[in-house]
Amino acid sequence: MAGFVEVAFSLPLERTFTYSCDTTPQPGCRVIAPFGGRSLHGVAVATHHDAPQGYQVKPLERVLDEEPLLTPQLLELGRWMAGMYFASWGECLGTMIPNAKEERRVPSLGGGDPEPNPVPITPSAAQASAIRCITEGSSGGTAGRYFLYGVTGSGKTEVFLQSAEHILAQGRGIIYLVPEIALTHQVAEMLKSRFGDTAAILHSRMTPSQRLGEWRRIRRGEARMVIGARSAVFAPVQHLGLIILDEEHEGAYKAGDRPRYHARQIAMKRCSSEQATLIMGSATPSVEAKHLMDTGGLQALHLPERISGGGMPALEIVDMRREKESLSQQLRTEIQETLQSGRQVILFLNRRGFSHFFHCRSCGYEMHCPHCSVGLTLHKHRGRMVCHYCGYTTRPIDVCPACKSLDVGYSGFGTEHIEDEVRRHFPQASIDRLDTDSAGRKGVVERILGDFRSGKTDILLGTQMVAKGLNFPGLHLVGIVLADTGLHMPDFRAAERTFTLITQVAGRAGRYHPDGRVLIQTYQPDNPVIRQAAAGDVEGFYRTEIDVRRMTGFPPFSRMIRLVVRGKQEQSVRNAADELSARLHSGGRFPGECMGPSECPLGKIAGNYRMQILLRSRSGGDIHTRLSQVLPGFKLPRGLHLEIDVDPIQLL
DNA sequence: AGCACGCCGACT
DNA sequence: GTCGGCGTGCTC
Repeated sequence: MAGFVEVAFSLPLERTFTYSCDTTPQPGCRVIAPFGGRSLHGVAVATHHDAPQGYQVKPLERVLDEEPLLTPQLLELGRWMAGMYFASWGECLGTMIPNAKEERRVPSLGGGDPEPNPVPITPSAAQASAIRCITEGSSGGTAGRYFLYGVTGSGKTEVFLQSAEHILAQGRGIIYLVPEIALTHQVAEMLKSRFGDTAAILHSRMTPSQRLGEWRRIRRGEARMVIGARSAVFAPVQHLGLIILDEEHEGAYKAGDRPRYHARQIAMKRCSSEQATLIMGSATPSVEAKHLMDTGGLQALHLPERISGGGMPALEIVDMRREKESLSQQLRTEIQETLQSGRQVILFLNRRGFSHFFHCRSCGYEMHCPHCSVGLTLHKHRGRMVCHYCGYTTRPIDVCPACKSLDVGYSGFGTEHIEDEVRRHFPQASIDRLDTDSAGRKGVVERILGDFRSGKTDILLGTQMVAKGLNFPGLHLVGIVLADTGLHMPDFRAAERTFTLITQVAGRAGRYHPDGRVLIQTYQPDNPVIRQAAAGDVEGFYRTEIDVRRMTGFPPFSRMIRLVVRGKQEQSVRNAADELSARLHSGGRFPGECMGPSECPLGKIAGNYRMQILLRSRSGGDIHTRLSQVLPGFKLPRGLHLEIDVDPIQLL
């Protein structure tokens, strides 16, 4: 039993380290080992009978699992991921595992049982054909990749459920991914009422020990269904048969810190190596997914109409160029009418705070965060100017610090400003606001959404958070306060995001009421993206956007890698970025394009200067290879950091 | 990534 | 004379 074990640590080190042990843990177990004078958590990745040569091994401190937490397939997935995203094996394994010290029971989902609904709804013709396609495809040896492409309310969920049922009947497991933590519980309730079986839940707001508890249940086969956010794609499901990726277009599937993996890419890899079926779904697929459908890499399953009857709500563009307030005359009138008919309003705005920029009308001075290159936002309720990137706050000012003029003001408007304006116009209405400011403590989001669903709230206003996959029976009117917001972002996905946002928000209205209304306020009423979104011309949008991407050579017609050098000292950041660029160019002509180094669109965040290099090529393989040749010999001076983002979704 | 060891400036 | 800056090197 005594022997040697190879351990991978969650450190940016390519190597593994070998330890001696009395009882050799199986690969996939977590261990604690002495490492350079401290003791670290790591993962056993291999075992050996003989002592390694050339150095003195140390004994393992502790083995944390009796049974391996990670399956051999997950260990292998971690290795693939390391190569794919330029991280170490150990870092990737560390990202998968919930790092808990002790196990605790997960609090059971509170409340009374949802009404049991074991009887499958009789599917529509389109649903039936989609289900047939998926289940027939997955009964043979070849598991497919499908995209359920249909508007909100077209019945994607029922197709997911019946496909899941088919997989469960084969004795295989399921992972159901959702972009938002808030959605996990909804889906869990639904699965429970349908299958009786309890699903495991995984997301980042659970404590590590709760997550570990769920991992163990999954690993032991006690839970065969897993519902979770991004990282649940790593759940140690036995005999994985199906991964469902709902709301495929959501940016939340991309991890923000290293390794910067994309759950969709991991899901594709996992499904192909474990012979599982992949079903993605959205009313607004990412341009990449749409292109894959068009070119046959992904089987599109169309769900064209709404189950409950009723078309999409009427979308109308409101030209803001002649309006004096941030709520147009038309929007105010329609809010009034909606309230009088006893129905509800959502006002959607993509910006927190009271107003955007402070600026001086005499000299044009703008107030910026001293640590970041972004304007400060006034949060009136807190009485502070706030930086949305680093959280820096300062006292609002009434005199221009540059020219001492008193003619200063705040332009642009945020959720707080809208809230004030709404309260002024509709003093009798009950109004709630939902954004990351008001949703500080946990449970607040659920309370606010619950109040709206039950009709306690008349008008709900907020940011992205109100637009996500939530269905409200009493909702009649949706106002998009300013649709142009993302359009000027220095990012090739700006049009896609704007389109998706409008279409998704629109889908919320009139889900239960065919006469639902959506007003799109904009300063660019003739912008083609906004017009296509307003017209519900989804196919038209993809056609033009895919053409644009083809002409400009952006994804899906290329792959990109974004490199960011970050540090406190501007000059050393610049030097390091130049050095990296020089090394990328050495060793033969650069394959594809190497753009920069240039200052990032947000050149400074939290006191860190940021320079970026963008790599781009048709296939992606060549730039990936070149980068992996250059990186081992490239050492950054202390205090500098290199972020590597493979297939970036944001270029800020 | 940490945390050692190691060699040059302003302080009890 | 020491405390402490952060450069380079290693961790089984």
